[in-house]
Amino acid sequence: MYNSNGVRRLGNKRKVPLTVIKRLPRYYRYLSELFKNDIGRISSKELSQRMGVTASQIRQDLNFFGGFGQQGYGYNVEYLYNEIGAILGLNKTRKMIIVGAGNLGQALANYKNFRKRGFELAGIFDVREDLIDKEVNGLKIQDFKSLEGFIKENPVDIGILSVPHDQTPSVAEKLVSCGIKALWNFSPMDLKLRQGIVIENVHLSDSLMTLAYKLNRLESDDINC
Amino acid sequence: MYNSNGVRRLGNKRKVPLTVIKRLPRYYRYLSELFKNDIGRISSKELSQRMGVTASQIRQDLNFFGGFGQQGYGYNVEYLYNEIGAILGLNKTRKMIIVGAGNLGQALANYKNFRKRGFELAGIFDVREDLIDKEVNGLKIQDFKSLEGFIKENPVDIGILSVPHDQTPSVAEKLVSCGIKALWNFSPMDLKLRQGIVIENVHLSDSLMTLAYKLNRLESDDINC
DNA sequence: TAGATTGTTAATCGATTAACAATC
DNA sequence: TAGATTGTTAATCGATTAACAATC
Repeated sequence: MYNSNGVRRLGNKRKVPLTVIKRLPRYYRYLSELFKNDIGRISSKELSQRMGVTASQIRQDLNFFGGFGQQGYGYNVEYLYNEIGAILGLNKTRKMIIVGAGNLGQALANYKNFRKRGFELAGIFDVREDLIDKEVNGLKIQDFKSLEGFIKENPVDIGILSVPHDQTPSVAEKLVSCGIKALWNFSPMDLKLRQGIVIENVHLSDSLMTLAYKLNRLESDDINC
Repeated sequence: MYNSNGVRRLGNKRKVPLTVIKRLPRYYRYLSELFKNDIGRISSKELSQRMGVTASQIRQDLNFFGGFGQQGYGYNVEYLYNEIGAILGLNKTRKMIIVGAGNLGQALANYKNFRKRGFELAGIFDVREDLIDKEVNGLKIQDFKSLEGFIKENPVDIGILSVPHDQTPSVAEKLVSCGIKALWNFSPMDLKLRQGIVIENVHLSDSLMTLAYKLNRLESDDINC
C-alpha cells in the first residue's frame, strides 16, 4: 500500500522515518523526568523549549503514531510516557545475551538501567578460559561453545556483540544461525544485515573522532574569529 | 561571509553540515581496511558499493573539504585516508581523562584503539575510596579531589564522563571550569552546552531502545506480510 | 587518443518549520 | 465563552541523487 508520494504505508500509516524513531528515546527520557517531578501535563511548546527543538517537530513526530494530545490542554505526561514506551516496545520483556565478556561486556552486564526498561540479561559468553565461570552481576560467564545449546533451551531476543574486531562477523553469523534477530554491535565494524535481521551499531571510536573534529573546528574558530 | 543561500561560509568554504561530519569516521574506517589490504586506489563508485551509499554522496561529502581525487583515476587510498584523518584532527595527540572509574570507565580505559588514533589517556578519577589507587591499564585511579590540581599540571583536551546519572551535570561543570573544552558524555542525559564547549553524547540506552523498536516492527511485519 | 571518473551544477526528494482551522 | 493548543496541511529548507562538462 502506497500513498500519493509513493511512500510505503504500514496499515493506514506512513512508514515512520528512521530520524523520527531515533528521537523517540529522547522524548521518552524527557517525559520520564517530567513524570518523576510530578508534572502532570505539558504542551508541545513547553517541551520544545526544554528539549531545544521546535514544537512543530514534536507534534509532527508524535502524529506518526497517533494523536496523543488534546487541544487547549497539551499532553498528559504519564499517558504520553507510557504510549511512547509502548511504541518502543518497552512493555514486553526482551531477553539478551552478551558475547564477549571483556571489560566492555562486563560493564554492560552491570548496567542497571536495562532491566528497568524491560531488558533482561540471560547469559554471558566468552572463549577465554580465564573468564569462564567468573561471576558478573549474578551470572556466570559461560563457554562460548555452549552458546548454541543455551539458546535452544532459553529463547533469546537480542545478542550483544562485545567481541574483538576480527571475530565480529563470525560471532554475528553464529547468533543469527541460532535464530537471534536483533544484534547490538559494539565493534568498530559495520555488520552487513540480511533481510529479517535488525542491527544497532555503537561505534564508540566514530563518536570520539567526531568529537575531535568539533574540537578542532572550535579551536580554529577561536583563532580566526 | 555568506553564500547565495544565506549559509555561512568559513573562509572560502561552506559550513560543513553535521550529517557530513558524522560520515567521515566511517569513510576513514573503510579506507583503513582498503589500505591494510594493499588496495592503492579506489573510485567513488567502487567505494559506494562497498559502503552501501551512493557515489554521488561520497563525492559531494569529500568536496566540502577539497578535491582529493583525479579524473579517470579515482582516489589514492593512502592519500585520502591521511587527508580524512587530518580533517578529523587525528594527526595531533589529544590528552583525555576519565571521570568515573566504574565498569564503563575501566572498560574505556582499557580500550586499545584510542591511542592508535592519537588519543592518549592521561588520568582516571573517581570519588570511591575502594577504587582510588587501583591500577587500570597502567594508570592509578586518582581521587576526584585532586582533579583540579592535576589539570593545572597536565593539559587535558577531552573529559570523558562515565559517572552516575545524577552526578553528570556537576562533574561536567567542574571539568569546564577547569578549562576542558570537549566532553564525551556517557550518561543518559543531555548536557546543556554553553558557547565554546563541544560535546558528544553516547546514549547507550537510546540505542538499545531503537533496537527494540526495530525488532518490534520486524516481528509485526512478519505477521502482517 | 578513448575510456574512466572526478568535481560541480541542477533536479529531486525528504525533513523541518510555519500556519491555521478545529476543538477542547 | 475566550484562550490555548492540538492535529494537519502548506511552505520552506536542506540533503541526496542525477547528470554532465572537464580532464586525467
